[in-house]
Amino acid sequence: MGVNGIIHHSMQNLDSPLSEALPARRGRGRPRAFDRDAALDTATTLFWSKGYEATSIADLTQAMGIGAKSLYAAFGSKDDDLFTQALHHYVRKYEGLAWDRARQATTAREATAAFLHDSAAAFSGAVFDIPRGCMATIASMGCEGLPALQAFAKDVETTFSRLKARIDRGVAEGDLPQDLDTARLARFVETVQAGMSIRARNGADRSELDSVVDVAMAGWDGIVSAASAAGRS
Amino acid sequence: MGVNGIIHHSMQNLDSPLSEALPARRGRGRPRAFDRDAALDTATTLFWSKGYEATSIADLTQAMGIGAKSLYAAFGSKDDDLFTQALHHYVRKYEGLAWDRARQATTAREATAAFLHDSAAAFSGAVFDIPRGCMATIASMGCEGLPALQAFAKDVETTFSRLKARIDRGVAEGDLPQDLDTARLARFVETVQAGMSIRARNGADRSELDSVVDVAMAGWDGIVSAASAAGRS
DNA sequence: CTAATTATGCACCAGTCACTGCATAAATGG
DNA sequence: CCATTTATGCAGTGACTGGTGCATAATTAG
Repeated sequence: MGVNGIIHHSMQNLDSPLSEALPARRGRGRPRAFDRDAALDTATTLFWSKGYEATSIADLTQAMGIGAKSLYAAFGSKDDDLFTQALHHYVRKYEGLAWDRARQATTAREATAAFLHDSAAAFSGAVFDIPRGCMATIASMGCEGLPALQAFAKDVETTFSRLKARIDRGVAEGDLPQDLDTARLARFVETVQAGMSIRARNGADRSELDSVVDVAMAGWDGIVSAASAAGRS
Repeated sequence: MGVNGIIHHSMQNLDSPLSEALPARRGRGRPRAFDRDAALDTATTLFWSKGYEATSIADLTQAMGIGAKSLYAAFGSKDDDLFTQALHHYVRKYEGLAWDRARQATTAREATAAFLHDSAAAFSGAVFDIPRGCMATIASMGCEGLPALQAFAKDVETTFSRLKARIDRGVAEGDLPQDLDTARLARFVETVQAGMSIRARNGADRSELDSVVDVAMAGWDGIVSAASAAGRS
Protein backbone atom coordinates (compact mmCIF):
# COMPACT_ATOMS: atom_id res chain seq x y z
CA MET A 1 0.00 0.00 0.00
CA GLY A 2 1.26 3.43 -0.79
CA VAL A 3 3.72 1.92 -3.20
CA ASN A 4 1.31 2.00 -6.11
CA GLY A 5 0.85 5.72 -5.71
CA ILE A 6 4.46 6.51 -6.22
CA ILE A 7 4.70 3.92 -8.92
CA HIS A 8 2.11 5.63 -11.03
CA HIS A 9 3.84 8.91 -10.40
CA SER A 10 7.08 7.44 -11.62
CA MET A 11 5.36 5.84 -14.56
CA GLN A 12 4.45 9.25 -15.90
CA ASN A 13 8.05 10.26 -15.55
CA LEU A 14 9.09 7.12 -17.35
CA ASP A 15 6.88 7.72 -20.34
CA SER A 16 7.82 11.36 -20.70
CA PRO A 17 11.59 11.47 -20.72
CA LEU A 18 13.43 14.65 -21.49
CA SER A 19 14.35 13.36 -24.90
CA GLU A 20 11.66 15.47 -26.55
CA ALA A 21 13.01 18.48 -24.72
CA LEU A 22 15.63 18.87 -27.40
CA PRO A 23 13.38 18.22 -30.43
CA ALA A 24 16.27 18.03 -32.84
CA ARG A 25 19.23 20.32 -32.97
CA ARG A 26 20.20 18.83 -36.26
CA GLY A 27 23.06 20.48 -37.99
CA ARG A 28 23.73 20.06 -41.59
CA GLY A 29 23.86 16.38 -42.41
CA ARG A 30 21.23 13.78 -43.04
CA PRO A 31 18.94 13.45 -40.05
CA ARG A 32 19.05 10.33 -37.92
CA ALA A 33 16.31 7.92 -38.92
CA PHE A 34 15.69 6.59 -35.41
CA ASP A 35 15.00 7.98 -31.95
CA ARG A 36 18.34 8.03 -30.21
CA ASP A 37 16.88 7.99 -26.73
CA ALA A 38 14.49 5.16 -27.54
CA ALA A 39 17.37 3.18 -29.01
CA LEU A 40 19.45 3.75 -25.90
CA ASP A 41 16.53 2.64 -23.80
CA THR A 42 16.27 -0.55 -25.83
CA ALA A 43 19.99 -1.18 -25.42
CA THR A 44 19.71 -0.55 -21.69
CA THR A 45 16.90 -3.07 -21.33
CA LEU A 46 18.88 -5.63 -23.32
CA PHE A 47 22.04 -5.21 -21.25
CA TRP A 48 19.89 -5.31 -18.15
CA SER A 49 18.13 -8.54 -18.97
CA LYS A 50 20.91 -10.46 -20.70
CA GLY A 51 24.00 -9.04 -19.05
CA TYR A 52 26.86 -7.23 -20.68
CA GLU A 53 28.85 -10.15 -22.03
CA ALA A 54 25.89 -12.05 -23.40
CA THR A 55 24.55 -9.05 -25.30
CA SER A 56 26.10 -8.92 -28.76
CA ILE A 57 26.12 -6.10 -31.26
CA ALA A 58 23.85 -8.21 -33.44
CA ASP A 59 21.37 -8.50 -30.56
CA LEU A 60 21.46 -4.76 -30.06
CA THR A 61 21.06 -3.77 -33.69
CA GLN A 62 18.23 -6.23 -34.16
CA ALA A 63 16.38 -5.03 -31.08
CA MET A 64 16.94 -1.37 -31.96
CA GLY A 65 16.02 -1.93 -35.58
CA ILE A 66 19.09 -0.13 -36.87
CA GLY A 67 22.30 -1.11 -38.61
CA ALA A 68 25.60 -1.60 -36.90
CA LYS A 69 27.07 1.43 -38.61
CA SER A 70 24.34 3.66 -37.23
CA LEU A 71 24.85 2.21 -33.78
CA TYR A 72 28.54 3.02 -33.77
CA ALA A 73 27.94 6.46 -35.25
CA ALA A 74 25.42 7.28 -32.54
CA PHE A 75 26.90 5.59 -29.47
CA GLY A 76 30.49 4.58 -30.12
CA SER A 77 32.02 1.26 -29.19
CA LYS A 78 30.20 -1.29 -27.10
CA ASP A 79 32.68 -1.51 -24.27
CA ASP A 80 33.61 2.03 -23.46
CA ASP A 81 30.73 4.09 -24.71
CA LEU A 82 27.45 2.30 -25.29
CA PHE A 83 27.38 0.36 -22.05
CA THR A 84 28.46 3.37 -20.02
CA GLN A 85 25.67 5.45 -21.56
CA ALA A 86 23.24 2.62 -20.90
CA LEU A 87 24.25 2.57 -17.24
CA HIS A 88 23.77 6.30 -16.94
CA HIS A 89 20.45 6.05 -18.75
CA TYR A 90 19.39 3.32 -16.37
CA VAL A 91 20.25 5.32 -13.29
CA ARG A 92 18.62 8.48 -14.59
CA LYS A 93 15.43 6.75 -15.68
CA TYR A 94 14.84 4.24 -12.92
CA GLU A 95 16.35 5.62 -9.73
CA GLY A 96 13.04 7.26 -8.98
CA LEU A 97 11.45 3.85 -8.57
CA ALA A 98 13.61 3.23 -5.53
CA TRP A 99 14.06 6.76 -4.21
CA ASP A 100 10.98 8.90 -4.94
CA ARG A 101 8.93 7.76 -1.96
CA ALA A 102 11.98 7.55 0.29
CA ARG A 103 12.70 11.20 -0.36
CA GLN A 104 9.29 12.15 1.00
CA ALA A 105 9.71 10.18 4.21
CA THR A 106 10.02 12.19 7.41
CA THR A 107 12.26 9.80 9.32
CA ALA A 108 15.30 7.76 8.36
CA ARG A 109 13.46 4.60 9.27
CA GLU A 110 10.51 5.41 7.02
CA ALA A 111 12.88 6.39 4.24
CA THR A 112 14.78 3.12 4.54
CA ALA A 113 11.60 1.06 4.58
CA ALA A 114 10.28 2.92 1.55
CA PHE A 115 13.57 2.52 -0.28
CA LEU A 116 13.66 -1.22 0.33
CA HIS A 117 9.98 -1.87 -0.35
CA ASP A 118 10.03 0.13 -3.57
CA SER A 119 13.21 -1.69 -4.56
CA ALA A 120 11.33 -4.91 -3.94
CA ALA A 121 8.52 -3.77 -6.21
CA ALA A 122 10.90 -2.66 -8.94
CA PHE A 123 13.28 -5.63 -8.72
CA SER A 124 10.48 -8.18 -8.91
CA GLY A 125 9.26 -6.67 -12.18
CA ALA A 126 5.78 -6.49 -10.71
CA VAL A 127 5.20 -2.82 -11.42
CA PHE A 128 6.65 -2.35 -14.90
CA ASP A 129 7.66 -4.63 -17.67
CA ILE A 130 11.32 -4.22 -16.82
CA PRO A 131 14.00 -6.85 -16.27
CA ARG A 132 14.42 -8.23 -12.81
CA GLY A 133 16.99 -7.01 -10.35
CA CYS A 134 19.31 -4.03 -10.46
CA MET A 135 21.17 -3.48 -13.73
CA ALA A 136 24.28 -2.18 -12.00
CA THR A 137 24.36 -5.16 -9.68
CA ILE A 138 23.95 -7.59 -12.55
CA ALA A 139 26.57 -5.86 -14.64
CA SER A 140 29.10 -5.92 -11.84
CA MET A 141 28.93 -9.70 -11.68
CA GLY A 142 30.21 -10.01 -15.22
CA CYS A 143 33.80 -9.74 -16.26
CA GLU A 144 36.50 -8.41 -14.01
CA GLY A 145 38.44 -6.56 -16.68
CA LEU A 146 35.46 -4.50 -17.77
CA PRO A 147 36.49 -0.84 -17.83
CA ALA A 148 32.93 0.34 -17.21
CA LEU A 149 33.04 -1.49 -13.90
CA GLN A 150 34.32 1.73 -12.46
CA ALA A 151 31.12 3.41 -13.54
CA PHE A 152 29.20 0.71 -11.76
CA ALA A 153 31.26 0.97 -8.60
CA LYS A 154 30.58 4.66 -8.58
CA ASP A 155 26.89 4.02 -8.87
CA VAL A 156 26.94 1.66 -5.93
CA GLU A 157 28.83 4.25 -3.95
CA THR A 158 26.00 6.57 -4.86
CA THR A 159 23.48 4.19 -3.33
CA PHE A 160 25.60 3.87 -0.22
CA SER A 161 26.27 7.57 0.12
CA ARG A 162 22.60 8.39 -0.33
CA LEU A 163 21.62 5.91 2.33
CA LYS A 164 24.27 7.21 4.67
CA ALA A 165 23.27 10.81 4.00
CA ARG A 166 19.64 10.03 4.80
CA ILE A 167 20.62 8.21 7.98
CA ASP A 168 22.93 11.06 8.96
CA ARG A 169 20.00 13.39 8.50
CA GLY A 170 17.97 11.19 10.79
CA VAL A 171 20.67 11.53 13.43
CA ALA A 172 20.77 15.29 12.95
CA GLU A 173 17.00 15.54 13.21
CA GLY A 174 16.88 13.42 16.31
CA ASP A 175 14.97 10.36 15.11
CA LEU A 176 18.15 8.31 15.48
CA PRO A 177 20.68 8.30 18.34
CA GLN A 178 23.64 10.64 18.15
CA ASP A 179 26.31 7.98 18.50
CA LEU A 180 24.93 5.79 15.72
CA ASP A 181 27.51 4.35 13.32
CA THR A 182 25.67 5.54 10.24
CA ALA A 183 28.10 4.05 7.73
CA ARG A 184 27.63 0.58 9.22
CA LEU A 185 23.88 0.86 9.04
CA ALA A 186 24.00 2.20 5.48
CA ARG A 187 26.25 -0.66 4.38
CA PHE A 188 23.79 -3.11 5.89
CA VAL A 189 20.83 -1.62 4.03
CA GLU A 190 22.86 -1.53 0.84
CA THR A 191 23.75 -5.20 1.29
CA VAL A 192 20.13 -6.19 1.85
CA GLN A 193 19.10 -4.40 -1.33
CA ALA A 194 21.89 -6.09 -3.27
CA GLY A 195 20.74 -9.45 -1.99
CA MET A 196 17.19 -8.68 -3.03
CA SER A 197 18.48 -8.00 -6.53
CA ILE A 198 19.93 -11.48 -6.67
CA ARG A 199 16.85 -13.07 -5.19
CA ALA A 200 14.69 -11.29 -7.75
CA ARG A 201 16.89 -12.63 -10.53
CA ASN A 202 16.36 -16.11 -9.23
CA GLY A 203 12.62 -15.90 -9.27
CA ALA A 204 11.66 -14.29 -5.97
CA ASP A 205 8.37 -12.48 -6.42
CA ARG A 206 7.36 -9.19 -4.92
CA SER A 207 5.71 -10.69 -1.87
CA GLU A 208 8.84 -12.62 -0.94
CA LEU A 209 11.02 -9.54 -1.32
CA ASP A 210 8.56 -7.47 0.67
CA SER A 211 8.71 -10.14 3.33
CA VAL A 212 12.49 -9.89 3.45
CA VAL A 213 12.21 -6.13 3.87
CA ASP A 214 9.69 -6.57 6.67
CA VAL A 215 12.04 -8.93 8.45
CA ALA A 216 14.97 -6.55 8.05
CA MET A 217 12.96 -3.59 9.29
CA ALA A 218 11.65 -5.61 12.22
CA GLY A 219 15.19 -5.66 13.53
CA TRP A 220 15.62 -1.91 13.07
CA ASP A 221 15.35 -0.96 16.72
CA GLY A 222 17.78 -3.59 17.83
CA ILE A 223 20.09 -2.70 14.98
CA VAL A 224 20.03 0.97 15.83
CA SER A 225 20.68 0.43 19.52
CA ALA A 226 23.49 -2.04 18.84
CA ALA A 227 25.11 0.12 16.18
CA SER A 228 25.05 3.08 18.51
CA ALA A 229 26.95 0.97 21.05
CA ALA A 230 29.84 1.16 18.56
CA GLY A 231 29.55 -2.44 17.38
CA ARG A 232 29.44 -5.25 19.89
CA SER A 233 29.49 -8.97 18.98
CA MET B 1 37.80 -15.00 16.99
CA GLY B 2 36.69 -18.57 16.67
CA VAL B 3 36.43 -18.14 12.95
CA ASN B 4 40.09 -18.83 12.36
CA GLY B 5 39.82 -22.14 14.11
CA ILE B 6 37.29 -23.51 11.71
CA ILE B 7 39.09 -21.94 8.82
CA HIS B 8 42.22 -23.91 9.53
CA HIS B 9 40.15 -27.00 9.97
CA SER B 10 38.61 -26.46 6.57
CA MET B 11 41.97 -25.69 5.05
CA GLN B 12 43.14 -29.19 5.83
CA ASN B 13 40.07 -30.54 4.16
CA LEU B 14 40.78 -28.39 1.15
CA ASP B 15 44.31 -29.63 0.69
CA SER B 16 43.42 -33.28 1.08
CA PRO B 17 40.52 -33.87 -1.28
CA LEU B 18 39.24 -37.32 -1.93
CA SER B 19 40.83 -37.33 -5.36
CA GLU B 20 43.72 -39.47 -4.15
CA ALA B 21 41.25 -41.89 -2.69
CA LEU B 22 40.85 -43.48 -6.09
CA PRO B 23 44.52 -43.55 -7.12
CA ALA B 24 43.80 -44.64 -10.66
CA ARG B 25 41.33 -47.22 -11.84
CA ARG B 26 42.79 -47.02 -15.27
CA GLY B 27 41.45 -49.45 -17.75
CA ARG B 28 43.16 -50.37 -20.92
CA GLY B 29 44.01 -47.19 -22.79
CA ARG B 30 46.73 -44.61 -22.47
CA PRO B 31 46.66 -43.06 -19.02
CA ARG B 32 45.61 -39.47 -18.57
CA ALA B 33 48.61 -37.18 -18.36
CA PHE B 34 47.01 -34.70 -15.95
CA ASP B 35 45.22 -34.80 -12.62
CA ARG B 36 41.55 -34.69 -13.48
CA ASP B 37 40.50 -33.33 -10.12
CA ALA B 38 43.16 -30.63 -10.14
CA ALA B 39 42.10 -29.63 -13.64
CA LEU B 40 38.46 -29.42 -12.55
CA ASP B 41 39.54 -27.32 -9.61
CA THR B 42 41.38 -24.96 -11.95
CA ALA B 43 38.34 -24.71 -14.18
CA THR B 44 36.13 -24.04 -11.18
CA THR B 45 38.36 -21.21 -10.00
CA LEU B 46 38.39 -19.71 -13.49
CA PHE B 47 34.61 -19.83 -13.86
CA TRP B 48 34.34 -18.44 -10.35
CA SER B 49 36.58 -15.45 -10.91
CA LYS B 50 35.75 -14.58 -14.51
CA GLY B 51 32.18 -15.75 -14.80
CA TYR B 52 30.79 -18.36 -17.15
CA GLU B 53 30.45 -16.32 -20.31
CA ALA B 54 33.81 -14.61 -20.05
CA THR B 55 35.68 -17.88 -19.56
CA SER B 56 36.65 -19.32 -22.94
CA ILE B 57 37.89 -22.76 -23.80
CA ALA B 58 41.26 -21.21 -24.59
CA ASP B 59 41.37 -19.71 -21.10
CA LEU B 60 40.54 -23.06 -19.58
CA THR B 61 43.02 -25.13 -21.57
CA GLN B 62 45.78 -22.62 -20.92
CA ALA B 63 45.11 -22.51 -17.18
CA MET B 64 44.81 -26.29 -16.96
CA GLY B 65 47.86 -26.84 -19.10
CA ILE B 66 46.10 -29.33 -21.36
CA GLY B 67 44.86 -29.38 -24.93
CA ALA B 68 41.30 -28.76 -25.97
CA LYS B 69 40.89 -32.37 -27.08
CA SER B 70 41.87 -33.65 -23.65
CA LEU B 71 39.47 -31.22 -22.02
CA TYR B 72 36.52 -32.43 -24.07
CA ALA B 73 37.51 -36.05 -23.59
CA ALA B 74 37.66 -35.64 -19.83
CA PHE B 75 34.78 -33.25 -19.13
CA GLY B 76 32.54 -32.97 -22.18
CA SER B 77 31.18 -29.74 -23.59
CA LYS B 78 31.57 -26.45 -21.80
CA ASP B 79 27.90 -25.66 -21.44
CA ASP B 80 26.28 -28.82 -20.30
CA ASP B 81 29.03 -30.79 -18.67
CA LEU B 82 32.13 -28.87 -17.60
CA PHE B 83 30.36 -25.99 -15.94
CA THR B 84 27.92 -28.27 -14.18
CA GLN B 85 30.77 -30.36 -12.83
CA ALA B 86 32.57 -27.19 -11.78
CA LEU B 87 29.49 -26.07 -9.85
CA HIS B 88 29.24 -29.41 -8.10
CA HIS B 89 32.95 -29.36 -7.38
CA TYR B 90 32.59 -25.87 -5.94
CA VAL B 91 29.76 -26.84 -3.63
CA ARG B 92 31.47 -30.02 -2.48
CA LYS B 93 34.82 -28.37 -1.82
CA TYR B 94 33.83 -25.04 -0.34
CA GLU B 95 30.52 -25.48 1.41
CA GLY B 96 32.41 -26.34 4.57
CA LEU B 97 33.78 -22.83 4.72
CA ALA B 98 30.29 -21.53 5.32
CA TRP B 99 28.71 -24.44 7.14
CA ASP B 100 31.30 -26.30 9.26
CA ARG B 101 31.15 -24.02 12.26
CA ALA B 102 27.42 -23.44 11.88
CA ARG B 103 26.84 -27.17 12.20
CA GLN B 104 28.52 -27.20 15.59
CA ALA B 105 26.42 -24.35 16.96
CA THR B 106 23.95 -25.24 19.69
CA THR B 107 21.31 -22.64 18.86
CA ALA B 108 19.80 -21.41 15.63
CA ARG B 109 21.03 -17.91 16.37
CA GLU B 110 24.61 -19.05 16.88
CA ALA B 111 24.40 -21.18 13.76
CA THR B 112 23.13 -18.26 11.69
CA ALA B 113 25.81 -15.93 13.02
CA ALA B 114 28.50 -18.50 12.31
CA PHE B 115 27.14 -19.12 8.83
CA LEU B 116 27.14 -15.43 7.98
CA HIS B 117 30.49 -14.61 9.58
CA ASP B 118 32.21 -17.54 7.92
CA SER B 119 30.58 -16.55 4.64
CA ALA B 120 32.05 -13.09 5.18
CA ALA B 121 35.49 -14.57 5.70
CA ALA B 122 35.22 -16.80 2.63
CA PHE B 123 33.59 -14.23 0.34
CA SER B 124 36.18 -11.57 1.09
CA GLY B 125 38.98 -13.90 0.04
CA ALA B 126 40.73 -13.14 3.30
CA VAL B 127 41.17 -16.74 4.39
CA PHE B 128 42.17 -18.51 1.18
CA ASP B 129 43.39 -17.41 -2.18
CA ILE B 130 40.00 -17.96 -3.72
CA PRO B 131 37.88 -15.65 -5.87
CA ARG B 132 35.57 -13.27 -4.13
CA GLY B 133 31.91 -13.91 -3.57
CA CYS B 134 29.82 -17.04 -4.13
CA MET B 135 30.37 -18.86 -7.41
CA ALA B 136 26.75 -19.91 -7.69
CA THR B 137 25.58 -16.37 -7.09
CA ILE B 138 27.97 -14.99 -9.69
CA ALA B 139 27.05 -17.64 -12.20
CA SER B 140 23.34 -16.98 -11.79
CA MET B 141 23.82 -13.38 -12.88
CA GLY B 142 25.15 -14.47 -16.26
CA CYS B 143 23.02 -15.56 -19.15
CA GLU B 144 19.36 -16.38 -18.84
CA GLY B 145 19.28 -19.22 -21.34
CA LEU B 146 22.02 -21.15 -19.59
CA PRO B 147 20.83 -24.71 -19.02
CA ALA B 148 23.06 -25.13 -15.96
CA LEU B 149 21.08 -22.34 -14.34
CA GLN B 150 18.83 -25.06 -13.02
CA ALA B 151 21.79 -26.55 -11.19
CA PHE B 152 22.46 -23.17 -9.68
CA ALA B 153 18.87 -22.62 -8.64
CA LYS B 154 18.92 -25.97 -6.95
CA ASP B 155 22.04 -24.99 -5.06
CA VAL B 156 20.45 -21.80 -3.83
CA GLU B 157 17.44 -23.78 -2.76
CA THR B 158 19.90 -25.92 -0.85
CA THR B 159 21.17 -22.88 1.04
CA PHE B 160 17.64 -21.81 1.81
CA SER B 161 16.47 -25.24 2.87
CA ARG B 162 19.50 -25.72 5.10
CA LEU B 163 18.89 -22.41 6.78
CA LYS B 164 15.23 -23.18 7.21
CA ALA B 165 16.00 -26.63 8.55
CA ARG B 166 18.40 -25.21 11.13
CA ILE B 167 15.88 -22.58 12.17
CA ASP B 168 13.15 -25.20 12.36
CA ARG B 169 15.41 -27.19 14.62
CA GLY B 170 15.81 -24.14 16.80
CA VAL B 171 12.06 -23.91 17.09
CA ALA B 172 11.82 -27.59 17.92
CA GLU B 173 14.55 -27.30 20.54
CA GLY B 174 12.97 -24.28 22.12
CA ASP B 175 15.55 -21.58 21.47
CA LEU B 176 13.12 -19.91 19.06
CA PRO B 177 9.38 -19.27 19.52
CA GLN B 178 6.93 -21.88 18.32
CA ASP B 179 4.96 -19.58 16.03
CA LEU B 180 8.03 -18.28 14.17
CA ASP B 181 7.69 -18.03 10.41
CA THR B 182 10.88 -19.95 9.75
CA ALA B 183 10.74 -19.66 5.96
CA ARG B 184 10.59 -15.87 6.18
CA LEU B 185 13.57 -15.75 8.48
CA ALA B 186 15.53 -18.18 6.31
CA ARG B 187 14.82 -16.13 3.20
CA PHE B 188 16.08 -13.05 4.99
CA VAL B 189 19.34 -14.69 6.00
CA GLU B 190 19.75 -16.08 2.50
CA THR B 191 19.22 -12.60 1.06
CA VAL B 192 21.80 -11.04 3.38
CA GLN B 193 24.34 -13.64 2.37
CA ALA B 194 23.62 -13.04 -1.31
CA GLY B 195 24.09 -9.32 -0.79
CA MET B 196 27.40 -9.98 0.93
CA SER B 197 28.50 -11.90 -2.13
CA ILE B 198 27.88 -8.85 -4.27
CA ARG B 199 29.52 -6.51 -1.82
CA ALA B 200 32.58 -8.78 -1.72
CA ARG B 201 32.77 -8.70 -5.51
CA ASN B 202 32.80 -4.95 -5.38
CA GLY B 203 35.70 -4.72 -3.01
CA ALA B 204 34.18 -5.02 0.44
CA ASP B 205 36.79 -6.46 2.77
CA ARG B 206 36.25 -8.94 5.55
CA SER B 207 35.80 -6.33 8.25
CA GLU B 208 33.03 -4.60 6.32
CA LEU B 209 31.22 -7.87 5.70
CA ASP B 210 31.63 -8.86 9.34
CA SER B 211 30.18 -5.51 10.25
CA VAL B 212 27.16 -6.15 8.07
CA VAL B 213 26.64 -9.49 9.76
CA ASP B 214 26.91 -7.86 13.18
CA VAL B 215 24.25 -5.35 12.22
CA ALA B 216 21.97 -8.05 10.89
CA MET B 217 22.39 -10.17 13.99
CA ALA B 218 21.82 -7.15 16.22
CA GLY B 219 18.28 -7.10 14.92
CA TRP B 220 17.79 -10.82 15.54
CA ASP B 221 15.61 -10.49 18.65
CA GLY B 222 13.35 -7.93 17.06
CA ILE B 223 13.22 -9.98 13.90
CA VAL B 224 12.29 -13.14 15.74
CA SER B 225 9.59 -11.49 17.79
CA ALA B 226 8.11 -9.72 14.76
CA ALA B 227 8.23 -12.82 12.59
CA SER B 228 6.50 -14.82 15.25
CA ALA B 229 3.69 -12.25 15.21
CA ALA B 230 3.01 -13.52 11.68
CA GLY B 231 4.42 -10.51 9.95
CA ARG B 232 3.45 -7.11 11.17
CA SER B 233 4.63 -3.82 9.57
C1' DC C 1 54.20 -59.40 -29.99
C1' DT C 2 49.58 -58.13 -31.34
C1' DA C 3 45.16 -56.15 -30.85
C1' DA C 4 42.35 -53.19 -28.51
C1' DT C 5 41.70 -49.05 -26.03
C1' DT C 6 42.29 -44.51 -24.49
C1' DA C 7 44.83 -39.89 -24.49
C1' DT C 8 47.28 -36.33 -26.83
C1' DG C 9 48.76 -32.77 -30.18
C1' DC C 10 47.85 -30.50 -34.33
C1' DA C 11 45.35 -28.61 -37.78
C1' DC C 12 41.10 -27.16 -38.80
C1' DC C 13 35.96 -26.30 -38.98
C1' DA C 14 31.89 -23.19 -39.47
C1' DG C 15 30.01 -19.60 -36.86
C1' DT C 16 30.14 -15.45 -34.24
C1' DC C 17 32.60 -11.55 -32.19
C1' DA C 18 33.19 -6.37 -32.33
C1' DC C 19 34.03 -3.29 -35.77
C1' DT C 20 34.88 -0.74 -40.40
C1' DG C 21 35.34 0.92 -45.70
C1' DC C 22 32.78 2.48 -49.10
C1' DA C 23 29.28 4.06 -51.95
C1' DT C 24 24.99 6.32 -51.48
C1' DA C 25 21.15 8.93 -49.45
C1' DA C 26 19.34 12.91 -47.24
C1' DA C 27 19.60 16.91 -45.08
C1' DT C 28 21.60 22.23 -44.67
C1' DG C 29 24.42 26.52 -45.87
C1' DG C 30 25.71 29.23 -49.40
C1' DC D 1 22.54 24.27 -58.17
C1' DC D 2 26.49 23.06 -55.53
C1' DA D 3 29.38 21.94 -51.64
C1' DT D 4 29.34 20.20 -47.21
C1' DT D 5 27.93 17.32 -43.72
C1' DT D 6 25.93 13.51 -41.57
C1' DA D 7 23.41 8.89 -41.72
C1' DT D 8 22.53 4.49 -43.78
C1' DG D 9 23.03 -0.18 -45.94
C1' DC D 10 25.94 -3.64 -47.40
C1' DA D 11 29.71 -6.18 -47.55
C1' DG D 12 33.55 -7.63 -45.35
C1' DT D 13 37.62 -7.25 -41.81
C1' DG D 14 40.72 -10.21 -38.72
C1' DA D 15 40.25 -12.37 -34.43
C1' DC D 16 38.13 -15.37 -31.63
C1' DT D 17 34.17 -18.78 -30.37
C1' DG D 18 33.11 -23.72 -29.05
C1' DG D 19 34.06 -27.95 -30.91
C1' DT D 20 36.30 -31.97 -34.15
C1' DG D 21 39.02 -35.31 -37.39
C1' DC D 22 42.92 -37.55 -37.65
C1' DA D 23 47.32 -39.45 -37.00
C1' DT D 24 50.11 -40.84 -33.22
C1' DA D 25 51.50 -42.11 -28.51
C1' DA D 26 50.97 -44.85 -24.47
C1' DT D 27 48.97 -48.11 -21.94
C1' DT D 28 46.65 -53.03 -20.91
C1' DA D 29 44.52 -57.71 -22.19
C1' DG D 30 45.44 -61.66 -24.33
